[in-house]
Amino acid sequence: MAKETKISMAVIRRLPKYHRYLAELLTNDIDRISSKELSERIGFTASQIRQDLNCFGDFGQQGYGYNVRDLYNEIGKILGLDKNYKTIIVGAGNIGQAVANYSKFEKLGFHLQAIFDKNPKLVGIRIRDIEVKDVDCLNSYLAQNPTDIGIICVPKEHAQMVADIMVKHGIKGIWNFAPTDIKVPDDVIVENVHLSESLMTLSYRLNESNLFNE
Amino acid sequence: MAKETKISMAVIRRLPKYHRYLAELLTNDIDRISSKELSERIGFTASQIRQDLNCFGDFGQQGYGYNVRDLYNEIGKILGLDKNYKTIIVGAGNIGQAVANYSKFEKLGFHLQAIFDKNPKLVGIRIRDIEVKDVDCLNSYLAQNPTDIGIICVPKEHAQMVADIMVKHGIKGIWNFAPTDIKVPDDVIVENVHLSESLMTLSYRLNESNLFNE
DNA sequence: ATATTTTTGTGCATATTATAACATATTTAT
DNA sequence: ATAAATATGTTATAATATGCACAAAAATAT
Repeated sequence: MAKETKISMAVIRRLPKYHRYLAELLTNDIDRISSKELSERIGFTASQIRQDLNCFGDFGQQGYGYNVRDLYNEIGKILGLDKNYKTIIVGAGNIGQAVANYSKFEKLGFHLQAIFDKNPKLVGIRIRDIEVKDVDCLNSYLAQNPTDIGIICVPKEHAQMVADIMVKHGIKGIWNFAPTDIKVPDDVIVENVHLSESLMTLSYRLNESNLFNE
Repeated sequence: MAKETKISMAVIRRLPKYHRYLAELLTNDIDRISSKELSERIGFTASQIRQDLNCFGDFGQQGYGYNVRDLYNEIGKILGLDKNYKTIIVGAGNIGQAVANYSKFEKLGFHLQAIFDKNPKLVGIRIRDIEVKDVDCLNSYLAQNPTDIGIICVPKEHAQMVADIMVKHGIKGIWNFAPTDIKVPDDVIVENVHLSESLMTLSYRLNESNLFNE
């Protein structure tokens, strides 16, 4: 039976990976899988897989394993992929445009409604049939158009200001690409994508072996 | 004194954040900081900060704290930011272009040498003064131009093939934006940026509160 | 000069996370 | 039908990671 305890972030961050591997199994017409076999593909221990899944329900069957389609659907539901989110992007520079054009986006239920920028050269251009609006219109836009998700792709200097406007208008989830930590109330979720941190980690690991042994 | 034990990934992933906050202190002309004060800014406990830093050396002084510039430089060195890496990007689509134009890139020592794509519409265009080459030239390019880092920005179907070519030519670090796990030998470091996983995590957390309590 | 305050580095306790072990249920083979 | 094999859910154990507490050192105040 599903546990009622708080799920740890470690577990949550593994869920998308389960979802991805299950999708792959589906495309290969594999309709059942054991934790052991999934373990060999995904690289987690079978025990961890079973324990992770058991946080949410008894999806498997002893002696059989897991039904791939059912489990895929269940995890999709757990991840909220059956929901739809009205989404905006603020910042139409390189990253903003890449995110806007990111096709997987809509499949996950994130529906891009508007894009904002303050650069006059970008205001007016169309990205995926959406005309970039001046960021001065952000406040009035949000006042008139209830929005679920805000994506921040502006330079770090403006990130907090943009976040404040989003929060003011009831946005409950922020996907933050600005290389800074933004402050929001407890009921607002911020998911950061800090590219430079990722790159620094790569840099560290490249040098790791020779750090002490020379 | 610095410990010789293996540093955990948890610690490593916090280092860039220390680096970022110290940079901010520097721009504000703050030249010393205690673990307690840094703790209040960065949101980790003071104890954790001291313990993290002590993995690498005794950078602080009792009764004084840490010298901001020294610590910033030390962490930079630990992260390998004083090194230079010859870098290529394979895949000049939205993400590839965004990464290529990502300015912080060069500052961290990653020098973009070449960009490849297989789309004839992209081959030949210039991104940051670098002409996009046909991906068919990747093999011969790498044979002639020793390269440290490969950035994979191709669709998932081609990611493993690109990675194999990179590995064959001695690339030791891969920054992977393709939404798949690539297999490489043990001595090659892969750092993944899985945007859809990040987005799914955001989606989960948005729904988390109502999962069980309704 | 001395006392007080600050603050580190580190040992220890606690909490969290991951793995192993196993009883139980189901499937498959004979 | 019965036995053997498979594979879950769950409990027990091990491994990691975090936080607390304090002696020792340096800075600051008196």
